[in-house]
Amino acid sequence: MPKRSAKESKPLKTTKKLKTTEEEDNGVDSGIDTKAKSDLCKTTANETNEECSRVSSIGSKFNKKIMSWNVAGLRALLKKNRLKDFETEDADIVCLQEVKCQQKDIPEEINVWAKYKYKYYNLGEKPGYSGVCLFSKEKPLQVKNGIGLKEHDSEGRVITAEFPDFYLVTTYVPNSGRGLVRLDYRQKWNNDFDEYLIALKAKKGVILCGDLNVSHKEIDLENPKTNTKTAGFTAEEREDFTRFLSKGFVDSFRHFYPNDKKCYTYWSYFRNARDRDIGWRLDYFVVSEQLMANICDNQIRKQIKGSDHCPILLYLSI
Amino acid sequence: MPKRSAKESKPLKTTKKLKTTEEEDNGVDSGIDTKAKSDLCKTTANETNEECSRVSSIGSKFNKKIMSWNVAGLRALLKKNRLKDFETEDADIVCLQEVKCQQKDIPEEINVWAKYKYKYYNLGEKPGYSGVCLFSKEKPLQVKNGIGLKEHDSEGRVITAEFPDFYLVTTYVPNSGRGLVRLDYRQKWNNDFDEYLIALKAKKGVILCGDLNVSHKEIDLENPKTNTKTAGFTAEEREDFTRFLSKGFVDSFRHFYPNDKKCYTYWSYFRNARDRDIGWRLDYFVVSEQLMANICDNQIRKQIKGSDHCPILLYLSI
DNA sequence: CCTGTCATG
DNA sequence: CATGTCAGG
Repeated sequence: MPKRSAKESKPLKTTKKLKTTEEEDNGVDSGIDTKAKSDLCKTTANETNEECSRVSSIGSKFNKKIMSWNVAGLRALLKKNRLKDFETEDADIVCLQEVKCQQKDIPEEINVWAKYKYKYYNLGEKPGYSGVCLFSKEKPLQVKNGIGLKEHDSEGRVITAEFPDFYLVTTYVPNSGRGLVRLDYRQKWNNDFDEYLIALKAKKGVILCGDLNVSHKEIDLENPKTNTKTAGFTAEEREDFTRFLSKGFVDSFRHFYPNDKKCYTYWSYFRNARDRDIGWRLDYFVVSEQLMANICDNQIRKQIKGSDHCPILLYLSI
Repeated sequence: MPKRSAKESKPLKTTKKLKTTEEEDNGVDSGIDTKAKSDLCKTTANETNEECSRVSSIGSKFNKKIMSWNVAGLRALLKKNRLKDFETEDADIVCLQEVKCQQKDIPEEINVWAKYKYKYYNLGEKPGYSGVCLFSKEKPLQVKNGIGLKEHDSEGRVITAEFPDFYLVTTYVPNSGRGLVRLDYRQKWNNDFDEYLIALKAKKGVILCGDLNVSHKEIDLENPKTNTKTAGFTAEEREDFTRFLSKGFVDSFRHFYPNDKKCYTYWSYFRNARDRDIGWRLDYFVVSEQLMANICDNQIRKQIKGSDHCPILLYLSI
């Protein structure tokens, strides 16, 4: 399997001042020409009622499906009648980020949801902020919230579920904020979280999924030139991610689709960014190298609405 | 003209504990039997496209119309396309309470509204809280915000406009709050505001309009028995109002309709109170005695939606 | 823009 | 229940 390259195009120096709101970014038309259709995101299988037809590198068809979705408020999602999208996908494991509620606020439809017998939550302390959960048909061997560091474990950002053949870690990585007010903390998080994942990988294959709040390369967002000082595309965040991958992890989407453009998973609510497809790829399935042989595909469900992020899917043969 | 009686039925002592939310009150069915139709509120003239046909006590037809409406958020009202109601009524003067915005937030439709050339605002300091305004076709001789006491003049509650034949005072009286947390302040307000109005009346006839945040008698709300400890129907607020009227002011609505029931101007948003007509009369035109000979009618526009209060109208011959 | 929170009524 | 506010993204 191909090794990930740590080489990347450095962001251009720009004299533009630091942006304080997203409004300035997402409305700007990209200067990039529309490329050949064959290079565009082709991973929206369910739009055509097609399921994953790829096989893993060892030739086997998928037998397990994991879904990850930053829902930007679980209650709002359900009010918009979006539970049906989960039913359609019928993933074996569902990981949600930014559920933005406390245990008592989890909608009853979720509590009584029979498809996923095993439900786990890490909802954090601050009401209406962050929060992740993991739903599984199969019972995990073990489930743990956080990464074992008090400094990072109060905001409901990580759940680790151990399965027979892999660890599944779902996360909502701290946003560096407007004016990058939280970039320092984000880099501390990056260091500590990397260590946690590397230690895990020493024991068993690791699948990391969720909103990593970084677009890795210029190809991963619509307006790379104007966003080098915007949270999610700073040199610091990108380099941290490159360094992490170099420790033995694979951005599974780029592994399968190295040159596909406009494969976004997030669009700002501002200025109709989604309709115009002015987006970012912020959501990932990152897989430890030892497990890549078992991965069949990674798909992006651009057509599923209800949040400013769309769901992503991992197909495994395991 | 008839003198207002200061006699009133004292609220019954009850062992019920203090209510902390309105929810407990407005859903409870009233024990009062439905009375003969002739006793019900008949002042919704515009429902049948009827204008005021009454004449003043000196026999003249109206030639001036004043509207008062607690709009519970001016921006929200306009979003609901309610500007047309003002056009239909075509009052000479419009007084609004609880506009809940600052000058910069006043919708442009209001700023460019040609019907009312003269527009005055007292919007207070706290964003999104309280705030009153007064629109007039005719230019007032003089306009003043507040009552001249620092303690009471920071919340945007009073505008006084002097016209040739009367002072028009519009107000949003402080709510005593859940658990009556602000009843003490309310009583201080009542005292100081009364003094202000009495001094004004010594100079010229006075019309006071707006949300007085009190239902005077049992007839003025649906559930008098269960609301004696609720803001707006405490013995304190009712007695203060009785005392004020005894100083030479007339509740003009009750003057014309002494026995009409269900003449409400406010319905809680809770529990469909408005559909079930579980309401309160909180909005008034109070007129100084010397001016009552010029008053033709006072009508309540129960059918006009868009706020938890409805508009009220005063017809004058002056 | 859109989610949550909170205060106020 | 429905206005506003504010933080967060």
